[in-house]
Amino acid sequence: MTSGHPFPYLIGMASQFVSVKQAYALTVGSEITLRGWVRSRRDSKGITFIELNDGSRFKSMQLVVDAGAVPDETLKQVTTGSSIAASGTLVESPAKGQAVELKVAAIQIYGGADPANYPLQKKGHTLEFLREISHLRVRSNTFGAAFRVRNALTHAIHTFFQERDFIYVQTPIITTSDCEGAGQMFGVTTLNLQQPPRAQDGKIDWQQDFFGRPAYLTVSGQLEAEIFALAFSKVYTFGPTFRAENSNTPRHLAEFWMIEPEMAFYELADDMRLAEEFLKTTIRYVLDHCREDLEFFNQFIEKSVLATLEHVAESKFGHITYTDAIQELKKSGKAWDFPVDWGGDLQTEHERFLSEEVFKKPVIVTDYPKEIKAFYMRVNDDGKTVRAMDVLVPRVGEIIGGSQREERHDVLRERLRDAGLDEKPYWWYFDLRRYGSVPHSGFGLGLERMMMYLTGLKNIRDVIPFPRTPGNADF
RNA sequence: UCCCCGGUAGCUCAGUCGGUAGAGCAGUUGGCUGUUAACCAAUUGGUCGGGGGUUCGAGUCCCUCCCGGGGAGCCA
Repeated sequence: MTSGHPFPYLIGMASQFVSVKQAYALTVGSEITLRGWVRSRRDSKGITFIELNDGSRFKSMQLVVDAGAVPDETLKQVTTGSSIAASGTLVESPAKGQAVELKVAAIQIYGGADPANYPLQKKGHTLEFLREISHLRVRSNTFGAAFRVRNALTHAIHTFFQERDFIYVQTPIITTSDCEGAGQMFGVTTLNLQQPPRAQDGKIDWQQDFFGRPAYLTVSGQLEAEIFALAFSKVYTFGPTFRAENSNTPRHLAEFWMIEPEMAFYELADDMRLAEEFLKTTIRYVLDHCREDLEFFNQFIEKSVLATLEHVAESKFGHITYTDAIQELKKSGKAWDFPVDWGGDLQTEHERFLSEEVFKKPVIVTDYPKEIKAFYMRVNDDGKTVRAMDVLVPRVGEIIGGSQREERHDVLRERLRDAGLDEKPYWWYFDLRRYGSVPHSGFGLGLERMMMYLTGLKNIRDVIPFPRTPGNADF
């Protein structure tokens, strides 16, 4: 007989393991035990207030300890940062700030935290300082909220694709194609770097390395995803990606997570439709499931977060071709830091102008000059542009990049040659065009970029648990 | 990698013309029957990022290295 109980799996052990989140949903009078970490403690004569947080939701539970309810010896050890279990009765709170609170009958200390040197104070800290203590920053409001949002977002992403019959494919992390062209790669080797084996010509003898040739960490799973798309029709990757570029910016990481759907039989218009639905659906999910966390970001990090997200979730995305976009930028009469000319790449200032001022909503730019896009993008009939699409959103700029892939064997070969790449390692990529080739499309989305968009946090190092950047791989 | 700004108490910062170091917060102690970043009072706390130089004297000026932030390039 489990119906009606808010947490059926807790029946019979309700006082054993109840999270703060669950406790708020229980009825007044429930006898429960909460476990977590003390955020703060306030004393008055005869009464002590403890904020207990276990990460289950943004809000902590206020514990109220009347004089004598708990031995002084125990209460003394309840300090900011300490871990405790508190048993008591859920009661209505007579004061503002919370509907219910826990009237404490007993406290057990798990682990103390010396207040003299516990780094996390009750007051605000800079994000830069917290970044240096990544092992503790997750106990703060900002990072608690950020990683609950990240969890919800990843769940929403999987759900979005699974509900649409996409197959999740784990593309390899180690690759031997050193020419994916998406950026500098990390080498992977078991050779002795002090004294690598040499061939007769004096160069390093890679035949003696683990894979018999140079190997690297992947910079994209797209090419392998295409293999699966041409068998399962609709697939997506969701995994780590590595770039060895020495870029020190608030928008770049050496290790980040990327989502790359790939769909057979999809043309560019279908790709665009999916990208729009993807963004709206996942944003909606986070809005519905992380309200408390988003409200915190809206209040303390970026005042426009909620309005922007609600707007994006409801609006019909705009659409403009690259060629028309260039016209639009030119006739704006604005003084651009970077010149606007057909054939050049759109800069961040251009992208933001299009989404924030021309369309005032997300806009998809399509059909870029082939010279500024990757070799695998399908060439249009005009011979000058390719079926690429970038989704630009207000405040952030590009959030998704995608394209219809070149499915014609000979055209692809020509493009590869023009790009100055060696055909050989792509033999299997060409085979896909030789045997049962079909039109197909896909796009890529950086998880952390989307996290920045959702939270308003301005440094990408604050939306990944343990950021890896040039010179930094702590924790 | 390049350009700009910064590094002073556990945290956030001030420090004048080069003259020997200061605040708020937290910590500690005491007070207060319901607090919400509690409040009130007292109080501890410093190799001024590292190294070198100029000077009678350097937190302050010069050189250099390290670290952090912002911008650029590259991109997701």
